[in-house]
Amino acid sequence: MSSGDERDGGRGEGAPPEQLALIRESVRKAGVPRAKPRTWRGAALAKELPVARVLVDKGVLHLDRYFDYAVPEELDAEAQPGVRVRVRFGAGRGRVRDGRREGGGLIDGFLVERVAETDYSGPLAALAQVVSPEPVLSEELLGLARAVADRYAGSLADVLQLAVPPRSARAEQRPSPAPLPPPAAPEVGSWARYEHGGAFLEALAGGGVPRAVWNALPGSEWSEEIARAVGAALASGRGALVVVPDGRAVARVDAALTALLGEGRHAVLTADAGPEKRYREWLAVRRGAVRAVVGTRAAMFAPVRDLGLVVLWDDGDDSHSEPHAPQPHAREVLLLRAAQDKCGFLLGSWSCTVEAAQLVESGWARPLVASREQVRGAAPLVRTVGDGDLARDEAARAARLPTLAWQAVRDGLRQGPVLVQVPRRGYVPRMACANCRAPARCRNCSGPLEGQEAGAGGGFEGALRCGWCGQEEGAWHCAECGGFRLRAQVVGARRTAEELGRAFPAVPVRTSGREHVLDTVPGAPALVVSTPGAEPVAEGGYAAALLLDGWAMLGRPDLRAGEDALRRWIAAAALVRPQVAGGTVVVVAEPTLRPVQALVRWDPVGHAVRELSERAELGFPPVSRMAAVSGPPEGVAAFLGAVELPGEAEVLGPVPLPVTAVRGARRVGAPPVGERWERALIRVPPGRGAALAAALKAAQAARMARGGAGGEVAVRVRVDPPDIG
DNA sequence: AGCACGCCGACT
DNA sequence: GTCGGCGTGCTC
Repeated sequence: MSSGDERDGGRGEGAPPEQLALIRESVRKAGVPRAKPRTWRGAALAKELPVARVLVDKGVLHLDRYFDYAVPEELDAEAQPGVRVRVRFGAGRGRVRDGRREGGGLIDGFLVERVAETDYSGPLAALAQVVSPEPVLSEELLGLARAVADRYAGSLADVLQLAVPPRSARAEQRPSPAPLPPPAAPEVGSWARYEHGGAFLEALAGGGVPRAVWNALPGSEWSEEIARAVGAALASGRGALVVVPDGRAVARVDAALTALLGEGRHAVLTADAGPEKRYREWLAVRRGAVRAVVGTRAAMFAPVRDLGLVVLWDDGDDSHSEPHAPQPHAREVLLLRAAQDKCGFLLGSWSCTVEAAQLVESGWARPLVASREQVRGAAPLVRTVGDGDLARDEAARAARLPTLAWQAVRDGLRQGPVLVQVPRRGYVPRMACANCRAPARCRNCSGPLEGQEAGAGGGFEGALRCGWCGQEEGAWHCAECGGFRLRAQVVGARRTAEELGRAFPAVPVRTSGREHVLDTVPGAPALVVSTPGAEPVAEGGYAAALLLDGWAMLGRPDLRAGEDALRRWIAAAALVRPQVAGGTVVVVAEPTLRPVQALVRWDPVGHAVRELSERAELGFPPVSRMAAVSGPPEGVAAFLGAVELPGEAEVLGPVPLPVTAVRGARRVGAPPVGERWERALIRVPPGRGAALAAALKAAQAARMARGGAGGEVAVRVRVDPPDIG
């Protein structure tokens, strides 16, 4: 028998395939019972539920559905839902040899379901192998992965690659420890500092599902507070999951959990643990041996049993954004999880993102905040130095450091360590007149002129280029004072830090940055120079902090520039002693700017609420939902022509993407160097995000299926693009 | 993606 | 007759 005959007899008689598909469809609709599986001759099948629905592990969108395979009798026992399998999957009809079908290669997949019948009209291939009997893909995890794939217009297989760690046979063989009985509900502890803090814990311990956006008071108790929330969820007999931005934060929560609950109640899931250890911990969670998890973003999918609480710390940190397709954000994944598992939700930060504010504004989550008196008692004094002050400040011109900042550092060093926050290297330096500090602007479009990375000596190298229109500037001179010397603000800040070190020779200088991140520093006087996000915790808190990266942070043409600046400032300032204990923060930035004012008043929530209402007015995310389509101009145009968008959708652009030829600033999804790409944004009103994602996915699938053959030029689709100018 | 099927022109 | 180039469509 020829396989061609079996597949679809009659193809040769001239009916076009789409017509055949229609006939098949109508036959199925007419109620013809699903077929008993037909297989290639020779295979003895499982007696019960002989069909396995398999998700093949290929991220391609047009394969984003289940394929039916026959379950051979000898695999019957092991071929349970959730196990990893290998199947033959390949093109064409394959060949039949020895009664077995050969053809495509063996590929990995997950067995999703066992059913009695198939609705596939052809003969089924048999499962080639059950990789291991460990059911790694539970119904809950599958549901979550599906929801994430739908939310982000991505494929299920891509999401599962993020959600299920690679197998390690050795890890599987080891038995997981026996689960401990639920602990007693923890004391309220420092949650008492927050209005409704006690009630939140009580609700969790009592089996409730409270949802809160928590604005944490400055200081280092946040990890302990998270541990108490986890303890409360465990006390109710449920599990808990904590996702934090980086390994340092994991270590803190890990320590707090151990201190509160002892050993053995929680697992730590981080990428840098090594594959075997990571899988072992993951398995302990899946098997229910451990009921609580703390980890970095990959842990957002951790298969915690009977989830009672999900916690996310500092959702504004961009490491919560997964770089792999379909690039889901931990906050959104945990929101989907909370909805799906009907569990408690805690989103905590020293600052507040617009998205967090929206959760409160919409009524989905309650605010968990401290009173103004509590805030005043915990926050340091914040003072500003703006351009006007600098211009008036003779000493600042000479010493390149405002008098106020100088005094704060000097006074602080008498009491303890002083933190100096400088911009990260690799930021595109903003250029300003070295003489009068006026920003250097493009003569074509008034955009900001940017330089290449400055050399170690602090000098400025390479061509100037406009950050907006990309035009090069060869012969700049200052429109304000006629000066022709430029300085990069980044360089200015670094040099200032160096000069501070020389000015206080008796004091040790310690640095913390990308290469070398310090975890803590002692409480003795020291200058601690750090880039944003790498600030060590000081024992007893810093006496003072100097925030020198105002221009670099606020100058970026990004929707989030203000929120981001405030978040980084607050994260540094939260490590400083309270004002009542002499803690002082000096920020070198214009005091009239909104994020600067929010820092002075220590009101990140108010800032986020105002940003949110502005975004709503302008139709920006997260109020509207957006997706970006980028690629070569022909590809973007073809995609926009083919996609069937929901009626309310609005297409912005396409516009040329800036040719980001800046070294070190490479981003996922950026065009290859030298290629001219365009990007269109698609916007839909609130509530239409799912429809938009579905439309994008369908269009992308159709194009991928045609592949290179149809001459389709590939485009990238990204839901929630992070960098909307 | 990969790969087999099949239609059509060229060669034994 | 039959070999193989490439255009098309499918993968249980």
